[in-house]
Amino acid sequence: MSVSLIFPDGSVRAYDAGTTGFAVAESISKSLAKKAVAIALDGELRDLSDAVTDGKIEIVTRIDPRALELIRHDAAHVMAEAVQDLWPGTQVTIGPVIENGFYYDFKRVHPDSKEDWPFTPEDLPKIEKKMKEIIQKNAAFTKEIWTREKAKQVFGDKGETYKVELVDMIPEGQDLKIYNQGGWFDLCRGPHMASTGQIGTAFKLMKVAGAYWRGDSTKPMLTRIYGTAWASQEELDQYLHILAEAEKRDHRKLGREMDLFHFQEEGPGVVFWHGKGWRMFQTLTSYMRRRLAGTYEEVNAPQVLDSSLWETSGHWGWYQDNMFAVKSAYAFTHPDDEEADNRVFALKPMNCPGHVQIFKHGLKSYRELPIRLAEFGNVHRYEASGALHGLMRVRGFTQDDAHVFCTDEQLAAECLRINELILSVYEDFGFQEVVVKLSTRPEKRVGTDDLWDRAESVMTDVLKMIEEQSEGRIKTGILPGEGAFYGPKFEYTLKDAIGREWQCGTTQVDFNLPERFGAFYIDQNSEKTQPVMIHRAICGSMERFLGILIENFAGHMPLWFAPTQVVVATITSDADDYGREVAEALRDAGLQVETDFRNEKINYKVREHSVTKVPVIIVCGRQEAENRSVNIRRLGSQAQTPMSLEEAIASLTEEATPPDVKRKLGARKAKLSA
RNA sequence: GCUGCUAUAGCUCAGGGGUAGAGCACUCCCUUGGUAAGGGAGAGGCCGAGAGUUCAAAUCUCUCUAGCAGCACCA
Repeated sequence: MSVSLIFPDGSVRAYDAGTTGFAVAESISKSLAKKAVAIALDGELRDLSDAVTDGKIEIVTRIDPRALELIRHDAAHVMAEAVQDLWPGTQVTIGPVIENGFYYDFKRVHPDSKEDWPFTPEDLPKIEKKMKEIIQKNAAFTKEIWTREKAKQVFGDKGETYKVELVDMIPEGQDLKIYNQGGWFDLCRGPHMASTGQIGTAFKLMKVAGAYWRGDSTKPMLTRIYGTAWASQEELDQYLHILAEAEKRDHRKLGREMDLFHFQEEGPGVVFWHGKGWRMFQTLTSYMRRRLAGTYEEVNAPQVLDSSLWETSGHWGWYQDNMFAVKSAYAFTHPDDEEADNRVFALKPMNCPGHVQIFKHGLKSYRELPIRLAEFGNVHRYEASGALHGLMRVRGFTQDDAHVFCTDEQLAAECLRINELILSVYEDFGFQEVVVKLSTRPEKRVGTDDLWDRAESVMTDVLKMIEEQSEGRIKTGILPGEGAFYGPKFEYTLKDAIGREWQCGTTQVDFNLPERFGAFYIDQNSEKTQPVMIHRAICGSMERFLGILIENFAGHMPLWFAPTQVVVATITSDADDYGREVAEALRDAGLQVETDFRNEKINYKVREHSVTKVPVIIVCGRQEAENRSVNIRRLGSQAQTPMSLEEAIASLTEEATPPDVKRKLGARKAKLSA
């Protein structure tokens, strides 16, 4: 019996059955065998000690990008060994590879008190040191296959109850692999490199955090230690540098520096928008309004409604934990006064019930459909305190919400129309990489299977069309079982300037609300018919979208979006009159302009306005005043560009024109010249 | 909500059982200076809230609140 292997260069060689990957590498060259950390059989990573099988083989060395996963995984094992070496009795649980690194979850119990003893950041250097010792020893990774009984016995005897639980979770028929590294062993799917020394030294333990056993909040809390690991020190350094960069563009920090908004203790999760921040908010709202004009009808539904309405909508039942309820203050302070108005009202957590009320008001004909109601709806949700995060996760926020009431037949066209709008909006903000995912029926749901079948089939078709229309630019996917209980949905995820992904837009079909509220229209046959209701949001939350924009641009907003577009700064007071004239002219042209005539040096002024991220500083001195010019300095550049005042006005107003307006102007021009 | 950490001036932070500190920002004065911090003076804090220990608490202990990281949840 022999095994036939195809090498990357196309050559084919035969080996005896049972030959290991390492032996194959050795047969090519001693030095390759020395560098090898794993093999890939038909693209799948395997241990060097595994016997090869027919197919394509690649010898994976440490510099292969695929080796990174192994380096990280091996590092996780070494970390677990280090921890158990330092604190015997600590239980190890799971330790997978994640983006940029790895983690391992531990259960440490204090030897004296027998109580939970979570790790602290001070423990990390000790663990790192021990890891380096283990790596230095360069023990080989060896693999054994155990029976379930043996594994449970051995881990049980060691007091590793979590590992025993893991053994039980491995499906029957799947090999139970134990990897040993110089005496320390762990249950693991593998593969691993040949020895611990191949991990190298480009790793760092980053932080500790609590994490639930198996991600379940009803299960015990473990301590998770996060680490990062790379093939080389340079890559590690670069990664740490990127982390520092991300910290610099944190919207909470920039919000303070740019004087956009603040939070304070009395209002957890609600935003105090300052002048400049609110200007940005308004710019976004105005932009969205222009995009809706002609298609949607903007409405406004009440903030506070009797709980009975929320009972009808179902929110009072399934969403209660996330809702704020209010009573009159008198009813609160006089609980014994029977005369008091004790009605309970809820702050709306969603806009849909309000829009259904508006739809229901007055008989609707099929001729009127689709009816598209939009609202910049201010909603409140009682979010878990630990979930709050700057503008990204708040308790009071504004959704750019809309609900489309249409017929079954109109559903696909409406979804496509919404898709077009969403993608176009994202593109205007420079987000090119968008992923659209279809979430299908969850286990707990309302509506008949027939209804779901129809909706999912329509949406699957739409998803295909979205992908085709984008010519490959938009990636799509399906999340089985992730749909809302009331209907399937599309989720739009965009990628920002430093590669982070954000879920913003959503299109959701709703079988539930029209039914619950008894919404209907009169069809061609004069019959009452239930409309299909579509929820959709583009930004999702205006607050969050602004947070994303701030981080995406690192505070350096495009001119059309900057709250203060230009600062006119004078060098000496001689130029103040001319500076005033320049500022006035720019304001007349529609720009947001501030002036800085303070008795300060130009260096100081430039620094201050650079720190607050003003995109354009116009410097006026005696020279400019004399020849009626301006000197422009752009944020992020040291260059000085002199030009005439008229030129400056023309170029800045052009640049400050929002992209959608520019598009329309361009289209009109093209039409006129045609 | 859970685990861990944190809370001192508008901001960034030092200090620490015995009357509260720095830099920047702020106010005033001097300076009119050509592209990222000119000089001087002044003002500003019940050291997150409440309770306890103590002759004495910003400092030690507990409770609460808020924030940070992660988990869970999610726009």
